[in-house]
Amino acid sequence: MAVSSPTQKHGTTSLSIAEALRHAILRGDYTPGERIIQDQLSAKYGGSRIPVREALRTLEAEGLVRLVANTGAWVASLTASECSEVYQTRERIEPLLLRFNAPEITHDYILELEDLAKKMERATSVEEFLQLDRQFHLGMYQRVPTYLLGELGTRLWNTTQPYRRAYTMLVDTNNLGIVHSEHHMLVTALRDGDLDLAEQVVALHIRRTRLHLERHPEVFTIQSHNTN
Amino acid sequence: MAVSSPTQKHGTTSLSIAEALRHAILRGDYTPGERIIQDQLSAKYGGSRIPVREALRTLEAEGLVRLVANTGAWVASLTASECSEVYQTRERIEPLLLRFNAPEITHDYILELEDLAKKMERATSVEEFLQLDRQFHLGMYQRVPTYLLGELGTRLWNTTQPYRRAYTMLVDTNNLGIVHSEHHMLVTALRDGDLDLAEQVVALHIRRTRLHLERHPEVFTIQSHNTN
DNA sequence: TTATATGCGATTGCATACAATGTCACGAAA
DNA sequence: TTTCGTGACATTGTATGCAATCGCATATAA
Repeated sequence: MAVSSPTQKHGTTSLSIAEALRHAILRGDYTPGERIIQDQLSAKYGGSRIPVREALRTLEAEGLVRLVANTGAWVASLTASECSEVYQTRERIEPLLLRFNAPEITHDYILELEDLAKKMERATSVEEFLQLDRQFHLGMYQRVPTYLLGELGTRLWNTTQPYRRAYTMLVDTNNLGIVHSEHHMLVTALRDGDLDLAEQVVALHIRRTRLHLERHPEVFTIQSHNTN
Repeated sequence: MAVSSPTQKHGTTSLSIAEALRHAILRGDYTPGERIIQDQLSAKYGGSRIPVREALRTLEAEGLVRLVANTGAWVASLTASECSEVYQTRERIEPLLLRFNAPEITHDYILELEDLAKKMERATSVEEFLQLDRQFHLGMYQRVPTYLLGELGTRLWNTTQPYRRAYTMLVDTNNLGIVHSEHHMLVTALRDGDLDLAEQVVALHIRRTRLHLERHPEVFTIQSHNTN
């Protein structure tokens, strides 16, 4: 409902709803497993239920929402082993993504990466750390337009976002020494033009995080009551 | 439109449209780049345009359809370099997928694989070969349920289907000697329980096909007139 | 108490109708 | 002839309304 603002153009409603809901989920406004009611989204983001439904389909495809026919929609939630699978997929995909982008990771951009790595060390809040971490990694993967790899990388990153947040809160921003070391190792490898090493560092970075996560199953119980 | 058959149940229209259209595209009923009109799908598969639109969203997410707001939908088409990217992604993903499924690739199933490999050698038509090839590879990846890897593998396989078809017709079913050798090598590695070797054979199999495809850019010009 | 039916409210699925946008043919001007 | 408007038509986008389905509370029986 909510008489859509008159400047709203035809063909953008479902897109803007998808964008808003995606952002809200990644921001943590919804908890994994939370039920989504179409009418409520209509009311909150504007438009009728038709564009809401299309937005939900889009987000389902991105792995952020789960749809069940005749029943409803839920914010996606991962079990520990599902999350592990996503991380193992990242271990294989992100090195390739790095290789695709390597030609455009210029000296100037490496300086930006170094800057981000330093800012992360000084980050005072979990949210700030998460945002910088995302910018550091995903930014590196978007130097060059790709057909599906970039999108895939973003998807893998997005679906694990709630657990990365929970995990980061768990270990506390002070105990992220290894993470920072790995970031700097990656920057160094890139500066040296050693792509093979850079690929390995990325893979190890992901692998180590996965192994840590696997030791903290409590991260995956934060979900709301009715996960179904 | 098309007074839906009374046995049709609520909540299945968009699903069945998606299924039918996906099948039609993979079957080659549509050529890459062909325009899709919502009304025509309504008429052909039943239902109004609403479930058709939802089906199109689903197929877009699977990479089989391209949607442009306010403009329309087209059957996805790949450029040579986009196809190469998909194959490079497969090189990284399918070995992992094989590893996930390994525990359920039993001796009995290995016999099935061997049987499929032999049938492929005797295949008399391109369509028969394609179907067996798909069964051989994708079947192997669906022994175990996964969260996203299986779906991803299927997607990568589906989006390249038209070009695999064109390429197979190009080289002719007689000159597929190397392909058959690689299939048998894979079966042997699996029988020996040598997973590392099996992973390598899969990767090489995909890599070699990619290099062949890259030498035949004419395969990517089969698309319909208005690719835009 | 526990298990099983039953009905109502909440919610989703879809057809219809209309609004907005894009496309293309046609014609006028350069 | 070519270029640039201009209009009508084809097609897509979304709101509304109703039908189908589900889930839960209540009632009933064991």
